[in-house]
Amino acid sequence: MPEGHTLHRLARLHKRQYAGAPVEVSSPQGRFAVEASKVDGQVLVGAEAYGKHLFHDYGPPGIVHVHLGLYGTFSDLKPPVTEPVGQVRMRMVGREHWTDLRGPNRCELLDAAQVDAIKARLGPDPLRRDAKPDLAWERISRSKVSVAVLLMDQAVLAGVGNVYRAEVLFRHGVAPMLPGKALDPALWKDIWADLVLLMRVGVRVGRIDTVRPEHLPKATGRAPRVDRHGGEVYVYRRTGMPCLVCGTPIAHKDLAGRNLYWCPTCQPS
DNA sequence: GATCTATGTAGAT
DNA sequence: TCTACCTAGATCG
Repeated sequence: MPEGHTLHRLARLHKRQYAGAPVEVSSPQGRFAVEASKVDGQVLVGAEAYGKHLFHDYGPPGIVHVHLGLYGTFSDLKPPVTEPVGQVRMRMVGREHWTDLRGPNRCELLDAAQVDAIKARLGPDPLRRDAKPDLAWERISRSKVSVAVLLMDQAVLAGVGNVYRAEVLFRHGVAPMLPGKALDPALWKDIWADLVLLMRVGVRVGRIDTVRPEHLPKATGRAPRVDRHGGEVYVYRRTGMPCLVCGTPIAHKDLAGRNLYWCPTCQPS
């Protein structure tokens, strides 16, 4: 369940639960076994997220880099530690907490230079204090590519995924297929500021909520929508359902292999 | 039990 | 633009 907010939330959680003490690291499944043995028993120095990438820093032995991909997950459990069930790529056991990582796209041990290289190819992350939104604008304002594709490009913006993309475009009335270069600079500033706001809420509550109070189904009388990703949203996975603002059926199409959702009335092209 | 789907990305074509 | 990959829960029959 991974957009940037999930990874930042995990970084915060892992720092709180494991940093400053030795961690038992293993790979019950075996695919990370050699690397796990190199950090097993080491003190976790820190954890941080950059976009959708998570880094566990063990000092000299190296940094564990995790990318969850589409369906990677970390559990969050307390002792007693139980036998692994299913495919557990990495298991971390601390004093008071333990976690199993399943289904990641990446789980590897890197050195500092390799971590820097990953960060260097990512655009600004709305959840990081050191983010420079102008770097994203430089790319967007010069591009013929649609804003919908640009927002998902991790080299342009880091951490935004399919849900935040659809929702932020809706909140600003932007047609998904608008070319980046046609986007108004002031509107871009608003979109960035909104991403910072929305994604911080996401880190805090652990789900993606984007609907303003006056548009919540409670207030409008429109049918509530419960999705397994758990958040309250305007358009994501609401194909054919009435727009929470104007009632128009939400549209859907496949764009570059990903599901795109928008309201044709609120986001006119 | 088989099939489908997903908040993602990299590499081949 | 396509395909492969990693996994589990939902849905289908």
